[in-house]
Amino acid sequence: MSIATRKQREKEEMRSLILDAARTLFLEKGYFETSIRNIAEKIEYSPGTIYLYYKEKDDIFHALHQEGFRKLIAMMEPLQFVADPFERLTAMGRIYMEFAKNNKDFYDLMFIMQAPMNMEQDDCWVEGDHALEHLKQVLRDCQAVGRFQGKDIDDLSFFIWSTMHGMAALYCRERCQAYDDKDPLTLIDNSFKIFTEMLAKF
Amino acid sequence: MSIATRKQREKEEMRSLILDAARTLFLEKGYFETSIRNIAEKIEYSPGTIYLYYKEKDDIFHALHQEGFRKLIAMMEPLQFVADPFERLTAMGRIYMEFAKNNKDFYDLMFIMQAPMNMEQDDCWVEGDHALEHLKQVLRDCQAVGRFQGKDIDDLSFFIWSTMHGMAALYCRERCQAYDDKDPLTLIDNSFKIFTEMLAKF
DNA sequence: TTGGAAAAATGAACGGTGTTCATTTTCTTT
DNA sequence: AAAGAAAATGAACACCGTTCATTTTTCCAA
Repeated sequence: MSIATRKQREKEEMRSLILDAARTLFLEKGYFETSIRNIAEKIEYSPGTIYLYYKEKDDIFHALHQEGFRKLIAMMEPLQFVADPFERLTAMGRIYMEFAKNNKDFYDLMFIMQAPMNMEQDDCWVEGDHALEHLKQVLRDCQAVGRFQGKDIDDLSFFIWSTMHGMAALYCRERCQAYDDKDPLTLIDNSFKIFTEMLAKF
Repeated sequence: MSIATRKQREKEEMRSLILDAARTLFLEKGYFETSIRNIAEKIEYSPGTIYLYYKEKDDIFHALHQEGFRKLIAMMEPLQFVADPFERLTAMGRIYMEFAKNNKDFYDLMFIMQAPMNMEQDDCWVEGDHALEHLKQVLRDCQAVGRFQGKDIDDLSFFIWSTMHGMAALYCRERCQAYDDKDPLTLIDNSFKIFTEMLAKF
């Protein structure tokens, strides 16, 4: 085990340490309310040190962005065991909503926040593209068994994604309080039920 | 015309002056990228002066928030001349999307941004509530002519709002680039067409 | 074991932010 | 014209992301 290897490992560990602290703080106080100095203090290093491991604050955002997508994709794993394409589609929606409900802040970070994402490399969106491709494939499978005939896959997937995202986004940004007496989560559940009913009839 | 009256008017004019500058800058560079100092410079006053007319930056946000809703509600006016309830519903959706497309930043401010909204008074959301009530009434009218039977109005309105908001939000926050070759605006149009088709069959 | 080079960490400094408030300027009234 | 009230000022405070000259630690060859 060479020194170089250890150095490598330590560098990786330090990146983890920073990311862990950042994640905790972001999920606690929000992205913009968390400063580099806050993160530095949490790990008991000076602010400057952070910049030896992440080029800028956006880089940390980026890392958590990827992490969120990996998490979401992992949750989608069991879908491969759902034989019926349409059932797979609805299950997918349920998982998506579950993710949004249980990981509000990750969801926010992934789909709502103004993506700073220095577009120098396009690896920002590979995970997102992967997830979207997943949806499109399920829709193609649905078409193969006679559903959604004649619909363009891009248009259809955008429509479905929009509906799911709309619920999640209104939830994340507290717009459900427009229905003051109703519980947001049941509102979402009922709304989702209407959606699947509608898709089934379509 | 008493002095007090003029004073009153001048105070109102100053608030307008600040709001106009703020609106221009917000729509130009975004809310967070616009500082009080920027606004002050634009109207050729010192930063401190702003605080004599608005308690804090969020207050200016709030004022524009209301302005946006008044704008949206004004655009909905012509709906009263659409006799058929379902046609009125789809027209409403078209207007909503048109508003979002043409007033990206207002839309963002009204529906996406983390609403700071010091909840001390609840007058923050009266315009929003008004707009939502509008949608609910159209849905009740639809039910009166036999559509959407047995569906809860809250659930239904939330579902429909979610879909519209989803498209608008993905558009505003540049998530349409997931469909790299497609034009976001046509993607929205096609998606909206699918939605109305589906609602019609429902 | 030690000396010097390389790597890592530091924290002061820069130019920005929202907000406050003692002070100055302007306007109004007597 | 003088006094009092209202309006405007801008320096100051405590924060922000980021940089970089300096210090500390680690490494390896002599």
